[in-house]
Amino acid sequence: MKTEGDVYPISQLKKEGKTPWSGVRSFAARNNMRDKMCVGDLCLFYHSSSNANGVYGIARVASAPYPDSSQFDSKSPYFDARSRTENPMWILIDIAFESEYAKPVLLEELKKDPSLNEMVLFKNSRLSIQPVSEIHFERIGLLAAERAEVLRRER
DNA sequence: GCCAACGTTGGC
DNA sequence: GCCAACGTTGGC
Repeated sequence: MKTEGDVYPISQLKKEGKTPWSGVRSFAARNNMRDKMCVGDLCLFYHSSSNANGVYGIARVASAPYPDSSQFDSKSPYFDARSRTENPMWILIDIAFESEYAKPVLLEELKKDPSLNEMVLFKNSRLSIQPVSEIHFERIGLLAAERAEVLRRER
């Protein structure tokens, strides 16, 4: 899952512990949330549009999908006049903080790793909720652990 | 701040 | 159902 690094960084998720992931207004991203994310699933937490884009840690799916109330709030930027309460167009899930990497795995490093070049991140960088294969998930965890180890030795 | 890529909308 | 126009995202 992606978030703008200066709008909702992982530090904020850590502070809040859990948050409703509201405001997703892309059909493909919504479908991924609705159909692919199950309670307990782990998610890579990616900062985009910042000066250090990359994976910052791990979040956990903390609820089943339910309607995103902001679609009915005419004062919200996420308001959608097409949506009906009896048939909501947009849903969300709750996201819980799981862990923060000691050092983020930056986009440039993800791009350098040949074993990751099939990631949706590179094929469809705009998709805000995208599937990650178990192999890629494990690989990024390993890169994060390596970076943490380097950091530890430096101290 | 620019621009490429891409999702969405709306006219036909 | 197609496709041009448009808006938004995201990397640089």
